[in-house]
Amino acid sequence: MARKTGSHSEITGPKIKQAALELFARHGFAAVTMRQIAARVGVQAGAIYNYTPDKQALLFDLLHGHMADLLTRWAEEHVPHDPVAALDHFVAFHLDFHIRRPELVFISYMELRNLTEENFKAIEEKRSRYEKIVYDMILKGVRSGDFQVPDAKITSFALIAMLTGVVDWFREDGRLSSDELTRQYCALARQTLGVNAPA
Amino acid sequence: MARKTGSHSEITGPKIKQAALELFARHGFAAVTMRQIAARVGVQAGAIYNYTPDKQALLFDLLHGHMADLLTRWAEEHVPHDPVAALDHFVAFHLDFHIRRPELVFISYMELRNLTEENFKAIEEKRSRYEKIVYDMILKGVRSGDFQVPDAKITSFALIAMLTGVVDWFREDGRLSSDELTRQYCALARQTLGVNAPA
DNA sequence: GATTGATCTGAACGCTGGTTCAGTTAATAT
DNA sequence: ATATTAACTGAACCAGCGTTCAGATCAATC
Repeated sequence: MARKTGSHSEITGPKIKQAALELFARHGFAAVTMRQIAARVGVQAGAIYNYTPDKQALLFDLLHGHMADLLTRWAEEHVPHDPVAALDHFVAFHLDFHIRRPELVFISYMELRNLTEENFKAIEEKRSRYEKIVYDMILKGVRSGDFQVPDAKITSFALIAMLTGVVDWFREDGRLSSDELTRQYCALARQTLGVNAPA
Repeated sequence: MARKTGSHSEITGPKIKQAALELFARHGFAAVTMRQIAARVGVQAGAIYNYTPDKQALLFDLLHGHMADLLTRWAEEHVPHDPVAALDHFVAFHLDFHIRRPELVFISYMELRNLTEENFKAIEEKRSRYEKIVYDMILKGVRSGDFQVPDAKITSFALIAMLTGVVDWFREDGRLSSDELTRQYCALARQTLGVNAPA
């Protein structure tokens, strides 16, 4: 038996990516086999190689697409000039973006070490760009006197860790709506950055 | 050739654990082979099975020992009654403990999914105990009016994520001493928990 | 209705994985 | 000296890995 009916190339490609994403997130890149991915798509392992040169590329495409997506979307945002409003805007954006893609966030952190050195650098470069955005935002608020932090660099790491850590526990159907979540974290982020802190 | 000279059982055991820890942290549990671990110890793969029933147990012992150590050490701490002082104490403890064990912290987060269900539950139980400690600490400060947070549960997660995230970038030989790090994060944690925040 | 080309199967390739185990070695006990 | 035993080797087992590829199948084209 070969393929059942119809031309599937425009279906199978995305299905493979999706299956790889889910399996990588659940079991880890190294623990997932091409046959598992194929089985989930309903295809033989060999067929995957019509869509990707190898397993490594499958991982890289997911991570690279994720980071590219993140940067593109942020670039499309209209960020307020006021530092505090900009912070709120960033918190809302970051939470919304990450909450919608828990698996991608997960493997973007976990599977970096399974990348080729070359591929790793490409991801790292994009990650640094994003971190710099946060750092600059904080620096601006510090200079304007709106924020009060012990150290802008450390605070940028702390803020990102705090926000991204949400995907570890947040569930869309939990006790908290994503709107409430955003509100809570905006307040928390303001406190962390020392908005309205005593001079 | 068999073993070279002397009795090595009390040396080889710990060496295997250490080698496994380093390799798991660097390459991930699934990507590390028993032969790699053995090579690092200077022994053949088969010899490892004198010290562990299988690869899974090697991982579990590392994670379980880590969590047990964490809880034991905290139990030995003398925590001040004042909520703000207790927070400082906790921040210092948590940072110190985690900074000294970056590999264990790393694999404790990354390799949970490579545990048997049974083994996973054992770790999860200990993790919850630790999270509850933090939650209770925050709750106490909120009730006394020393802390001001949007939500105690969320804040406990945020605080832990913020602190534990430090191991991702902190290096003993970096621009920051661990003392300074602690000071900075005590200040940051106070802000996050709304110490001295306007009512 | 024959041809073509994209899509997929099924089987194979060479290799490596965790694990086992009979046998070897050297320290210890007799 | 001899026997015993803990510690380890070296080779093997077999299941499973990523990857390849000749051939089968079907949609689209002429």
